[in-house]
Amino acid sequence: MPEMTPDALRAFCDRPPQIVAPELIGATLMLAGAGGMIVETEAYASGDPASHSFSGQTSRNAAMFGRPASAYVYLSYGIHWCFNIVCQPGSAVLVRALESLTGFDEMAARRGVSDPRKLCSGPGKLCQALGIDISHNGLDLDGGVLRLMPGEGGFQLLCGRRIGITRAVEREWRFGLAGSPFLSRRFPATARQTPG
DNA sequence: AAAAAGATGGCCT
DNA sequence: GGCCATCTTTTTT
Repeated sequence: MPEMTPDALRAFCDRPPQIVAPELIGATLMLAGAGGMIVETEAYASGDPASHSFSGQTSRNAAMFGRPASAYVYLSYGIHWCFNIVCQPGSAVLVRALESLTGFDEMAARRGVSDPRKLCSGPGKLCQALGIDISHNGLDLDGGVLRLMPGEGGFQLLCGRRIGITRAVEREWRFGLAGSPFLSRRFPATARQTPG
Protein backbone atom coordinates (compact mmCIF):
# COMPACT_ATOMS: atom_id res chain seq x y z
CA MET A 1 0.00 0.00 0.00
CA PRO A 2 1.37 3.42 -0.91
CA GLU A 3 1.63 5.76 2.04
CA MET A 4 -1.59 7.68 2.59
CA THR A 5 -1.84 11.28 1.53
CA PRO A 6 -2.84 13.75 4.25
CA ASP A 7 -6.34 13.90 2.75
CA ALA A 8 -6.65 10.12 2.72
CA LEU A 9 -5.47 9.94 6.32
CA ARG A 10 -8.05 12.51 7.33
CA ALA A 11 -10.79 10.59 5.55
CA PHE A 12 -9.63 7.38 7.21
CA CYS A 13 -10.02 8.98 10.63
CA ASP A 14 -13.23 10.88 9.86
CA ARG A 15 -15.45 7.95 10.82
CA PRO A 16 -16.85 6.62 14.09
CA PRO A 17 -14.03 5.72 16.48
CA GLN A 18 -15.32 2.21 17.08
CA ILE A 19 -14.80 1.59 13.35
CA VAL A 20 -11.41 3.29 13.18
CA ALA A 21 -9.99 1.77 16.39
CA PRO A 22 -9.72 -1.84 15.15
CA GLU A 23 -8.37 -0.67 11.80
CA LEU A 24 -5.56 1.18 13.57
CA ILE A 25 -4.11 -2.07 14.87
CA GLY A 26 -0.99 -2.56 12.76
CA ALA A 27 -0.61 1.14 11.98
CA THR A 28 2.71 2.85 12.63
CA LEU A 29 3.05 5.87 14.91
CA MET A 30 6.27 7.86 14.81
CA LEU A 31 7.62 10.94 16.56
CA ALA A 32 11.08 12.21 15.67
CA GLY A 33 12.65 8.88 14.84
CA ALA A 34 11.02 6.93 17.64
CA GLY A 35 7.91 4.84 17.41
CA GLY A 36 6.36 1.53 16.55
CA MET A 37 3.32 -0.45 15.56
CA ILE A 38 0.02 0.15 17.29
CA VAL A 39 -1.09 -3.07 18.98
CA GLU A 40 -3.87 -1.85 21.30
CA THR A 41 -6.56 0.85 21.02
CA GLU A 42 -9.81 1.96 22.61
CA ALA A 43 -12.67 3.91 21.05
CA TYR A 44 -14.33 6.88 22.79
CA ALA A 45 -17.36 7.99 20.83
CA SER A 46 -19.49 11.10 20.69
CA GLY A 47 -22.34 10.62 23.15
CA ASP A 48 -20.39 7.90 24.94
CA PRO A 49 -20.70 8.31 28.74
CA ALA A 50 -17.08 7.19 29.14
CA SER A 51 -15.75 9.81 26.73
CA HIS A 52 -14.21 13.08 27.83
CA SER A 53 -16.49 14.74 25.27
CA PHE A 54 -19.71 13.44 26.83
CA SER A 55 -20.65 16.67 28.61
CA GLY A 56 -19.70 18.89 25.70
CA GLN A 57 -16.65 20.85 24.69
CA THR A 58 -14.33 22.16 27.42
CA SER A 59 -10.82 23.58 27.40
CA ARG A 60 -9.36 20.16 28.16
CA ASN A 61 -11.16 18.22 25.45
CA ALA A 62 -11.24 20.92 22.76
CA ALA A 63 -8.85 18.95 20.55
CA MET A 64 -11.44 16.17 20.33
CA PHE A 65 -13.53 18.58 18.29
CA GLY A 66 -10.67 19.49 15.97
CA ARG A 67 -9.59 17.99 12.66
CA PRO A 68 -9.83 14.25 12.15
CA ALA A 69 -6.35 12.72 12.18
CA SER A 70 -5.03 15.20 14.73
CA ALA A 71 -3.84 14.52 18.26
CA TYR A 72 -5.77 14.81 21.52
CA VAL A 73 -3.35 14.69 24.47
CA TYR A 74 -4.37 14.97 28.11
CA LEU A 75 -2.83 14.46 31.53
CA SER A 76 -4.06 11.42 33.43
CA TYR A 77 -3.98 11.27 37.21
CA GLY A 78 -1.76 14.33 37.29
CA ILE A 79 1.17 12.23 36.12
CA HIS A 80 0.82 10.49 32.77
CA TRP A 81 0.17 11.85 29.30
CA CYS A 82 -2.28 9.94 27.13
CA PHE A 83 -2.41 10.15 23.32
CA ASN A 84 -5.55 9.93 21.21
CA ILE A 85 -6.24 10.05 17.48
CA VAL A 86 -9.16 12.36 16.73
CA CYS A 87 -11.93 10.81 14.61
CA GLN A 88 -15.35 12.33 13.92
CA PRO A 89 -16.03 15.49 15.95
CA GLY A 90 -16.12 14.76 19.67
CA SER A 91 -14.66 11.29 19.27
CA ALA A 92 -11.21 9.74 19.41
CA VAL A 93 -9.20 6.55 19.64
CA LEU A 94 -6.91 6.15 22.66
CA VAL A 95 -3.65 4.46 21.71
CA ARG A 96 -2.90 2.07 24.57
CA ALA A 97 0.17 0.13 23.42
CA LEU A 98 2.89 -0.03 20.76
CA GLU A 99 5.39 -2.60 19.65
CA SER A 100 8.59 -0.60 19.29
CA LEU A 101 10.16 -0.54 15.85
CA THR A 102 12.72 2.25 15.80
CA GLY A 103 14.41 4.52 18.30
CA PHE A 104 14.57 1.80 20.92
CA ASP A 105 17.55 3.20 22.82
CA GLU A 106 16.05 6.65 22.98
CA MET A 107 12.72 5.31 24.19
CA ALA A 108 14.35 3.03 26.74
CA ALA A 109 16.30 5.98 28.11
CA ARG A 110 13.17 8.10 28.47
CA ARG A 111 11.34 5.23 30.13
CA GLY A 112 14.20 4.11 32.32
CA VAL A 113 13.64 0.47 31.40
CA SER A 114 15.29 -1.98 29.03
CA ASP A 115 12.63 -4.68 28.75
CA PRO A 116 10.86 -4.08 25.42
CA ARG A 117 7.66 -5.37 26.92
CA LYS A 118 7.66 -2.54 29.44
CA LEU A 119 8.51 0.14 26.92
CA CYS A 120 5.16 1.08 25.40
CA SER A 121 2.67 -1.29 27.08
CA GLY A 122 0.23 1.32 28.33
CA PRO A 123 -1.11 4.74 27.30
CA GLY A 124 1.12 6.62 29.74
CA LYS A 125 4.15 4.50 28.98
CA LEU A 126 4.07 5.03 25.24
CA CYS A 127 3.78 8.79 25.66
CA GLN A 128 6.80 8.80 27.95
CA ALA A 129 8.71 6.61 25.49
CA LEU A 130 7.96 8.83 22.50
CA GLY A 131 8.21 12.09 24.41
CA ILE A 132 4.57 13.04 23.83
CA ASP A 133 3.19 15.80 26.06
CA ILE A 134 0.69 18.65 25.96
CA SER A 135 2.80 20.46 23.38
CA HIS A 136 1.58 17.86 20.86
CA ASN A 137 -2.11 18.43 21.62
CA GLY A 138 -3.99 19.35 18.44
CA LEU A 139 -1.15 18.60 16.02
CA ASP A 140 -2.00 16.91 12.73
CA LEU A 141 -0.69 13.37 12.38
CA ASP A 142 0.33 13.62 8.74
CA GLY A 143 4.02 13.98 9.29
CA GLY A 144 5.07 17.41 10.52
CA VAL A 145 6.03 16.17 13.96
CA LEU A 146 3.81 13.17 14.53
CA ARG A 147 3.26 10.65 11.75
CA LEU A 148 0.51 8.06 11.62
CA MET A 149 0.70 5.46 8.88
CA PRO A 150 -2.20 3.01 8.71
CA GLY A 151 -1.19 -0.53 7.89
CA GLU A 152 -2.47 -3.25 5.64
CA GLY A 153 -4.99 -4.72 8.02
CA GLY A 154 -5.54 -8.44 7.95
CA PHE A 155 -4.50 -9.00 11.54
CA GLN A 156 -6.34 -11.27 13.89
CA LEU A 157 -7.80 -9.02 16.56
CA LEU A 158 -9.24 -9.38 20.01
CA CYS A 159 -11.83 -7.09 21.51
CA GLY A 160 -13.16 -6.60 25.00
CA ARG A 161 -14.18 -4.10 27.64
CA ARG A 162 -12.28 -0.86 27.99
CA ILE A 163 -9.85 -0.51 30.88
CA GLY A 164 -9.91 1.89 33.80
CA ILE A 165 -13.36 3.41 33.23
CA THR A 166 -16.50 3.28 35.33
CA ARG A 167 -19.19 4.24 32.83
CA ALA A 168 -20.44 2.38 29.75
CA VAL A 169 -18.22 -0.52 30.73
CA GLU A 170 -20.31 -2.97 28.73
CA ARG A 171 -19.21 -1.55 25.39
CA GLU A 172 -16.49 -3.80 23.97
CA TRP A 173 -14.46 -1.04 22.36
CA ARG A 174 -10.97 -2.14 23.30
CA PHE A 175 -9.06 -3.78 20.45
CA GLY A 176 -5.74 -5.59 20.40
CA LEU A 177 -3.44 -7.60 18.21
CA ALA A 178 -4.06 -11.25 19.05
CA GLY A 179 -1.06 -12.90 20.67
CA SER A 180 1.00 -9.73 20.99
CA PRO A 181 3.32 -9.66 24.01
CA PHE A 182 3.25 -5.86 23.94
CA LEU A 183 -0.32 -5.28 25.18
CA SER A 184 -0.99 -3.23 28.31
CA ARG A 185 -2.91 -6.22 29.69
CA ARG A 186 -4.07 -9.55 28.46
CA PHE A 187 -7.55 -9.81 27.03
CA PRO A 188 -10.05 -12.14 28.59
CA ALA A 189 -10.75 -14.66 25.86
CA THR A 190 -14.01 -13.11 24.74
CA ALA A 191 -14.83 -11.93 21.25
CA ARG A 192 -12.57 -12.55 18.32
CA GLN A 193 -12.47 -10.56 15.15
CA THR A 194 -11.19 -11.95 11.89
CA PRO A 195 -9.09 -10.06 9.33
CA GLY A 196 -10.93 -7.25 7.62
C1' DA B 1 -14.59 28.15 47.37
C1' DA B 2 -14.02 23.38 48.17
C1' DA B 3 -13.96 18.64 47.02
C1' DA B 4 -13.87 14.66 44.29
C1' DA B 5 -12.87 12.14 40.33
C1' DG B 6 -9.92 10.41 37.03
C1' DA B 7 -9.21 6.65 29.62
C1' DT B 8 -2.37 5.24 35.00
C1' DG B 9 1.70 3.09 36.51
C1' DG B 10 5.03 1.44 39.80
C1' DC B 11 5.94 -0.79 43.86
C1' DC B 12 4.35 -3.53 47.69
C1' DT B 13 2.76 -8.12 49.60
C1' DG C 1 -4.47 -7.97 44.12
C1' DG C 2 -3.91 -3.49 46.81
C1' DC C 3 -2.14 1.02 47.70
C1' DC C 4 -1.09 5.56 46.48
C1' DA C 5 1.64 9.46 44.22
C1' DT C 6 0.17 13.64 41.97
C1' DC C 7 -2.54 17.53 39.88
C1' DT C 8 -5.83 19.21 36.45
C1' DT C 9 -10.48 19.42 35.35
C1' DT C 10 -15.00 19.08 36.61
C1' DT C 11 -18.65 18.98 39.80
C1' DT C 12 -20.81 20.27 43.90
C1' DT C 13 -21.62 23.19 47.95
